[in-house]
Amino acid sequence: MPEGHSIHRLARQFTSVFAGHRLEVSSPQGRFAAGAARLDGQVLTGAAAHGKQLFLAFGNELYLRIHLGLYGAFDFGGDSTFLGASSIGAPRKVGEREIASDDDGGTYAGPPPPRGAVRVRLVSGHGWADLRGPTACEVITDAERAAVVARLGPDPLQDEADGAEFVTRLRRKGSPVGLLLMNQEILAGVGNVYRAEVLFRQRISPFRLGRDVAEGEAADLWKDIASVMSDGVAEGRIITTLPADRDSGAVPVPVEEAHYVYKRTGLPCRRCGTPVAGTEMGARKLYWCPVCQER
DNA sequence: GGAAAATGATTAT
DNA sequence: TAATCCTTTTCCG
Repeated sequence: MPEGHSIHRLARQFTSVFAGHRLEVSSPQGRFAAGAARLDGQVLTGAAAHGKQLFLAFGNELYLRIHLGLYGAFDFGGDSTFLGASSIGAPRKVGEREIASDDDGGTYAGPPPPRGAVRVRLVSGHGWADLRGPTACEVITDAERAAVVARLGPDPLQDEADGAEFVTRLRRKGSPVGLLLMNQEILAGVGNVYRAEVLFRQRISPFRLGRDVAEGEAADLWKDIASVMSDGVAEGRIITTLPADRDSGAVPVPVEEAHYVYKRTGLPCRRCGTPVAGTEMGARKLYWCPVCQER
């Protein structure tokens, strides 16, 4: 997916282009027709992200809860007041950047005919948003929204100060850190790219047990996650390598230099040259350097 | 034109 | 651990 940084960008985008506007809500695909009818014609009052959960608030006190899952994505379009990216969600290639929106110079004449399986379409007087492939898309009450959030661990992009809570939750467990970072009850927002990259940056083996991570190490881990994910929010893509570890000083980071270990099985570690190892953990691909992350 | 893969998560066995 | 859900794009023949 789209890891937490993408969802926070979506919340920001929805707030800036739709908040305060009355929306037409529909489900061109049909699978969300009943839910769309409950929101159609309401004003969008706000948008917020917690981890990978996106909540759109409407004037009738209902929320649209969206989880993009592994390949959900939003497409946007509209007039010149409708700024921001034209697509946020599942990337198609490693290191892919969001697509910048086209400047169609005020020729906006409404949304295009839906293409593919559009679960939800939101339309204001200035622009539109299409959602495809989400794992969750449902209308819920505020109490239900609160219940969803209550089940999640702290979100480093929301409350960077909640590090102590993360440290406690992580060190309570006897399972491998590589698994724990993917567990949204330990912290919310990290996915498969950030888990591999952050463990490399902190030189922690993904196989080390949560309870064997020292308190200081866990605190540093949290800080690094918050830092690198904030960069992701600012950049619109995941970049985890330090400039010193990248070959060229060219301003746009080449895709192949954006990561330390993610999807680099067999390639030399950028720090020590040892071939990057790959296996499966938690039914997802795991990458690490067996030397830099010995324990 | 078909399979595989993808930055997830839940449920069942 | 395995099966299942959701959709698009890429790669291979």
